[in-house]
Amino acid sequence: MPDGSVSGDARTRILDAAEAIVRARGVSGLTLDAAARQAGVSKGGLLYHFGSKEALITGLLGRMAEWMALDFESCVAGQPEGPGRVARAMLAWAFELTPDAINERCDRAAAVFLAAFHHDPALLGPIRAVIARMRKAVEADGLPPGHGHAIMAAGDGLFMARVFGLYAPTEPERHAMHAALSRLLEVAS
Amino acid sequence: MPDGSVSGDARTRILDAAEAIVRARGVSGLTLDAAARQAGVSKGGLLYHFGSKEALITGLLGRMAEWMALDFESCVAGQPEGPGRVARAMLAWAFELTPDAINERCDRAAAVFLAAFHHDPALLGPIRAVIARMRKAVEADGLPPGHGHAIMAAGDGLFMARVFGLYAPTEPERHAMHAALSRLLEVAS
DNA sequence: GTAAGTCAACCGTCCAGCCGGTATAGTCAC
DNA sequence: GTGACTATACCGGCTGGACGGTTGACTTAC
Repeated sequence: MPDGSVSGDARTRILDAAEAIVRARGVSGLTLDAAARQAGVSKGGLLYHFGSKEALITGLLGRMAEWMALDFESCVAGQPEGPGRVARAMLAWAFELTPDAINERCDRAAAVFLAAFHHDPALLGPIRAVIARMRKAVEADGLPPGHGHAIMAAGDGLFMARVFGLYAPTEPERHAMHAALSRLLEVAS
Repeated sequence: MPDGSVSGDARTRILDAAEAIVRARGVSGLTLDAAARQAGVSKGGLLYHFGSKEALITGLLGRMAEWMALDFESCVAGQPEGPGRVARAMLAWAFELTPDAINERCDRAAAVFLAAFHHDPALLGPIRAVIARMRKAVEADGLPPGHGHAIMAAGDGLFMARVFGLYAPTEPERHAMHAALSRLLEVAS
């Protein structure tokens, strides 16, 4: 009877553990030992599922990229059709969820992101692909050029501020930013 | 007659070397040995000037924060007075320099930034202080609330995209983003 | 019995920090 | 002005610990 305290199959548990460690102790805290221990597995057990640290991080990143793509797609689907649909989806993604939901998403993404970038920037490939698709979508959005990209960049900026703890806008401030950026949705150039 | 090949006092040379290493080989390439060698100093010599790796990174960050504050201040000074002056300075900072100048600044900042964050997020304090001052300035800018913050966030987003190599807007795209964000400067709400 | 999954001990490498040294320059006593 | 002493700047070998990865044995489940 293996384990007992923890749930799910070992693979998922290991990925979750790795993510949690990065969130709690930073990228440098992510060692195979630590991840194994937190997942309730020995180091050998971990290496059975992920043959190297790089494989572990690749696993983390693949899962993340998939989530991101789905999350964003469902955000677009939730917007009425018409010009600026994708841009509106981005605003909704960045501003219309509860603060807790946004922070949770940001922090998970940040952990995976930073771990991958630190180990080898090339590992970010899957995320880059997802982002490239978003940019394509926002370009074909029916808004004047640059408007969608500007909205997207503002969302990215908030993400970065959260990742590095640079600043944390208050709720009223976020609301005002949302309103300001919404002006860019008006088709009148 | 010590040294010969390299210029400047040892302290500055070491800081420059550390920065160059992070840019060339990433945060994990920054070791005391490597920094010392690149600066044309022995490890012992480096440790004479910076008593620990943390002290070295703190030095890097202090220098960076100072530059940033001065750079931004001079950008504000270059804008005509009136509402939106600080926001206009931010746009100028992010869009009106030559691409090479912007990339150079971004890459230097990114190197210091990532090194500090990786070693200990708390080290970012000085940068956070500079950014907090910018946010205060943009709030007292005479623009409707949120507009300045939105412009600032968009600039931050472009910075992040560059840091992590997520995407690289073409010059026409940047120009269009600039135009779009400039709409937020119009006082008519 | 055999294959999948797990374990613990071990190895080689790398790195931060330490420490005992060297060399040059300045200062003071006499 | 010369010898004793001190401060500043720098050197490079060493070490102890951490980390990624390997090995081989054990334990179920089928």
